[in-house]
Parts: sequence; C-alpha cells; structure tokens
Amino acid sequence: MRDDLTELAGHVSTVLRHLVLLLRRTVAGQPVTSQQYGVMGSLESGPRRMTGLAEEHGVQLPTMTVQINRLEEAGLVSRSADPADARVRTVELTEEGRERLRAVRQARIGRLARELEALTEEERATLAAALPVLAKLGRKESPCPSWPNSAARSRPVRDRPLHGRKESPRP
Amino acid sequence: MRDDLTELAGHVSTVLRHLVLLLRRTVAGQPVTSQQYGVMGSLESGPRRMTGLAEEHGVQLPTMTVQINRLEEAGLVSRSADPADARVRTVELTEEGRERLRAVRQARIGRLARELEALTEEERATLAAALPVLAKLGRKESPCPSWPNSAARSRPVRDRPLHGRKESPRP
DNA sequence: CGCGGAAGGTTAGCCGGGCTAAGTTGGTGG
DNA sequence: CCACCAACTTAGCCCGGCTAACCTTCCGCG
Repeated sequence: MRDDLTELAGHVSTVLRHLVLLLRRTVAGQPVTSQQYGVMGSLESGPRRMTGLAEEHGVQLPTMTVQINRLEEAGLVSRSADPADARVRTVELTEEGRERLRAVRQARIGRLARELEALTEEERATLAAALPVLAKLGRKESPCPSWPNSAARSRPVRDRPLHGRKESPRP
Repeated sequence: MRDDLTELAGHVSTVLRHLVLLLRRTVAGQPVTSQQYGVMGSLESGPRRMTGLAEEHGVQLPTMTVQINRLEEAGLVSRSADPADARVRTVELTEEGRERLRAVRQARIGRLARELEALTEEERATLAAALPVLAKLGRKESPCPSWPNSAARSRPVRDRPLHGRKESPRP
C-alpha cells in the first residue's frame, strides 16, 4: 500500500525533474522570460491590481513590482490609478504587449506540438487522459506542515557566514 | 489534425505551468534548494567530474563551480584530484552529504505521496501510464530552430538600457 | 472630526542561480 | 620546445525571489 504510493511518487518526482529541465532548455535565451510571459498571461483578460497578480503567482508584492516595472519600461504593460481607491494601481497590457504575448504563446505551443508529433496516437491519448489528474495534484495544497524536522534543524547551504543578517526577533 | 495537436499542446502547456508553480511552492524556503538537491542526486552513484555534472544539468561550467563551492563549504561534498589527469577535479558526496540527501529525498517523495493519496486508484493508474510518455517528451531535443522570427527581431525585456554590453561581433 | 491602525505599493538591499569573458594550469601533437 | 586544446576557476553581469522599511490612502471608532 504505502510502498506503492512511495514508488509512484518517486517516479513522478523523477519525471517532474525531467520536465523542469526540458522547460528550462526550451525557454533559455528567449526574449521574454517565463515569468514575464506568465504575468502577461494573467493580464490577458483585462486590467488587474498588483496584489491580485502577486497572489496568483505566489509571489510577494515587491517581486511583482519589479516585474511590472520592467514590462512597463519595455512598453508591454501600463499602470493606471483606480478611480475608486487611490491606493491601488491597476496594470493592463498595451497593444504591443498583447501582440507580443500572442507571438510568444504561439511559439511555445508550437514547439510543444512538434514534440507531440513524435508520439504515437495512443501515447497522445494516454497523455491527454492524465492531464486532468496532473492538474489535480496540489489542488488541496496542504499547508506544508511537513519537512519531518530532520531537515528542520539543518542550516541552509549559503555562500558566506552571513554576518549582518539579524534573525528577526520580532520587533 | 494540426489543430488537435495544437490544442493538446495548449493543455499540456497549462498543466506544466501549474506543476511548476506547485513545485515552487513545495520547495520554497527549504534548507536545500532544488538545484543543490539535483547536484547531490547526481553524485549518489559515485564521484563525478565537473564537466560531467555541468552537462548533465544543462548548465555552464562556471555555474556548476559555484554550486559545488557552496556545497563544499557546507561540508556536503568534497573535491579531489584525478590521479590520471591533473586538470580534472572529481567531486563526491561526504557522509554528511549522503545523509542529507537521503533526508531531503524522503521528505520530497513523502509529500508527493501524500498528494497521491488524495487520488482514486484509477487516477493513479492513469497517471502511472502517462509517466513514460512524459519522460519521452523532449528526448529527441530538436535544437530549437524555432522561434519563428517574430520574436527574433524583438529585444529582450531588460532593466536598463544596458550600456557597456558589447553585442559580441565574433572576435 | 480627527486620529490611529490596516491595506496597497514602492524602494533598498540581500541571496541564489543563470550567463559570458578572461585567466590559469595541465596535457598533447608537431 | 612550443603552440594549442581541455578542464576549471574567477570576475562581473542579470534575473527573480525574499524581507524590512517607508509612504500614502482608507476606514472605523472615540
């Protein structure tokens, strides 16, 4: 029982690693990074506020700020003020941004389609059947109570002794 | 024909994005980054040379050097000289590294196994059937001739005008 | 009304992990 | 012996995460 699950998990883990590496190779050196692509994708359906974007991407606000700064500087995205609440800034795709998104998406999907061409019809069916299952993984998202504490007491692997970093004793 | 492929590719793309985000959330804030974990995994079967590691991970040599530096400083890995060729440096896991690897792997697979528990037996079977297919993707690795040149003439999205960077006119 | 806390964003500064260019050291062939 | 190549390392850049600290704006309550 448990062993079957563990073995399957091991295989999934391996394949996932493989897919990650594949994605990395596919995306490397392209003019739009996958993060930028992802953000633009979130804007396709209309303007969004910064917080919404950050949450959807599982990222802190400052990270999204920087991302949007770059896209805005490149003219792919524009900020506006929300008339209802002066605190919030809304972001939307410019026309150029929309066009660029279309091109990038087409290229990425095209490449994947070429990969899929190399499969048999049956393999494609198998793959298609498994997609909904894969999409379900991590849907419940247990809050990661885990890391059974064997790792909990091991220090992270860092560059240097890390001098001026306070360990946040709660102000 | 073509359309089916494209549609499937679109779905695969979406699910892949989902999985990547899942992995990111899973791994965030752990004491061993996924890259470090990956490198240690490559060392499990015995000592390796730097070039071999870099190639396997699809990374340039300098990147691997830095990675190994950190792991060595943390005592998880050790460098030695190759008696047959003084140019090459071999890297291997220390005892502590081996132990740490074991712990991390167990934790990661354990978490995945918990995800899989939430699936039905049938879903697990579907997933298991699709794993070999997923593993085949990108195996042939067409050299990325693609990026149909709509993207080719668009500049990358950067932080600053990027002054002192020469565009490499082939020495 | 006014004020203090909460909420939305930005800035600054650190770190990890990529990359290229250039330097160093050790093999190898003419 | 010397020129060249191969294996690494060092230096310096960039992207993309993060936290801490700050500013502005809203809002609820005395």
